[in-house]
Amino acid sequence: DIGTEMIITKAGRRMFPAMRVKVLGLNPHRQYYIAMDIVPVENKRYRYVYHSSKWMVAGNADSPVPPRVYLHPDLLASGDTWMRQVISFDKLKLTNNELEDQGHIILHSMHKYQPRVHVIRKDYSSELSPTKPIPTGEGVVTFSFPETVFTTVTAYQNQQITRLKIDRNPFAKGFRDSGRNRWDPSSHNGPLILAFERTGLEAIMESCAFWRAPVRSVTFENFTAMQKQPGGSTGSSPTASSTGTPSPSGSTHLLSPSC
Amino acid sequence: DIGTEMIITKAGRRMFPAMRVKVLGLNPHRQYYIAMDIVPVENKRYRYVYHSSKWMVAGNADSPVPPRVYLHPDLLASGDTWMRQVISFDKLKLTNNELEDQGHIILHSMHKYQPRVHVIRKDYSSELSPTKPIPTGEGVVTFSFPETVFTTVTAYQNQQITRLKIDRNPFAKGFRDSGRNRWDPSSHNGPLILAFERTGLEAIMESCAFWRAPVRSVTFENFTAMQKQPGGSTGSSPTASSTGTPSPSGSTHLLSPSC
DNA sequence: TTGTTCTCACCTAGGTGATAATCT
DNA sequence: AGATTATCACCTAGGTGAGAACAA
Repeated sequence: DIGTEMIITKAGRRMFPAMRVKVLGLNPHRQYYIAMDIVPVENKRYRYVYHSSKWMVAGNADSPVPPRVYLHPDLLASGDTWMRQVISFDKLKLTNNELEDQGHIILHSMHKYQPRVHVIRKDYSSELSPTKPIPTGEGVVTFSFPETVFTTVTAYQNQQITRLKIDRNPFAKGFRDSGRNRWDPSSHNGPLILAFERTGLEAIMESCAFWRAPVRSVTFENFTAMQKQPGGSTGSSPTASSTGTPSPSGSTHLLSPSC
Repeated sequence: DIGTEMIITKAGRRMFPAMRVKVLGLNPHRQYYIAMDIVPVENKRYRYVYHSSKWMVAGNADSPVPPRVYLHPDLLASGDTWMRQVISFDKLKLTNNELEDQGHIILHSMHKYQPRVHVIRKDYSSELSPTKPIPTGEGVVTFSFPETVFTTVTAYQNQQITRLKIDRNPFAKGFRDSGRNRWDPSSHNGPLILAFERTGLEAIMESCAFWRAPVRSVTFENFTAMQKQPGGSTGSSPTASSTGTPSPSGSTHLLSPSC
């Protein structure tokens, strides 16, 4: 599976499901920012072929838009504060309007994107701003979960995606078939797990332990695969990159191929 | 007039009208917090005498509750950022529940209170917390506008207050007499003016100039007096206190008796 | 009697996909 | 033909005072 679809509009549209993460390994007494950005994957434009239910390449990507960073609204908080909570990015909005000025993330429609979460220790946040790139350095760690890749659309292409969104998003309740298609919110997936400051295999192992047992991994892949194996929790291989270890722009250094 | 009434509930109730301020005289490049607290005025408990439409003393104040501080949700921002905007405290909630743990401000019913706004330069914010008192020092200035004193109630006592709240608060539109009692929101009052870091008569003069001409002063006094002189803008005498100049607790040093 | 709490209808504010109109 | 936009009914979420019920 190659991920779900996200609607983008002129005014800005939330992602559903939203990215939700839990962070491990922070220093409880230090201050951190947590930010999210969304980078292109594969330099292509796509179209959806209805009769084969597949996305096909339809040329090269449009010229890139000014990249934006979404700072988590809790802004600066202690490691202790961050680690106690599930950190949700549900207020983040996507737009296709390149002149948007409310800080929404600007994307091209019919392209594939990868959300990334950045944990930024305060002393490295010289000039954190929604329009500036994420700083690089020892105090910054970037996480990418490959299963959270999605395709941008202005109208859903795959009807299974539409049905899943309607069944799970509370704001779309008005479109549910009454009676059936009921979605039990108690079976919601848990947050993704990020491990900061123990950026070796050890940290990833701990992440895996966490998300295998009490916390199920929420991923967009699960989201789309859910109907095939309801209640099932598929594996997830987070990709972490300390920008202290240089890696090609847009890609990330793989620490652990699988758990 | 002795101010308006504010409802307090167990779950927490917003103030209406909310405190709205504009700050002058900050260093554009330094970082500041802006906070609000609410202190008792006169150490009495009151009851409302309906036939004379007056508040009468009904004994001494109840034992004080743990004081709380409301940090403006924008938290830390540059002087430049703060000065560009009208700073609204409309999310602040009042409660009479002493066990409340959502950070609402705890008050006694049937008492009189004075809201205060604090501008706190970052280097003096050693441990800013909703449950700790405002720090004191050179980098902290406190503003009190006497006309924003109010009385706490669990149900409105004065029917004129009730009518004004219904006419002006958008959330109470359902109780308006259709047709009449219409309130033109374009005639809303402007924010109160605070002047930081030029804490002499000069600063207050500038404040006055500001609020006399383009910006009308929003005060609770105006709010209650509005029906008598609709569109009128009465004077306002802000009281500023730099905690570097010690003054009796609960009261503030008067810089300018009138403009 | 007086003050408080609870529930309610009625709002504001804003997040959904469907649909029709429009654009390219 | 395919993609985008604007508008809409239908939701969630939560802020109002009224009024009944309750408490001291």
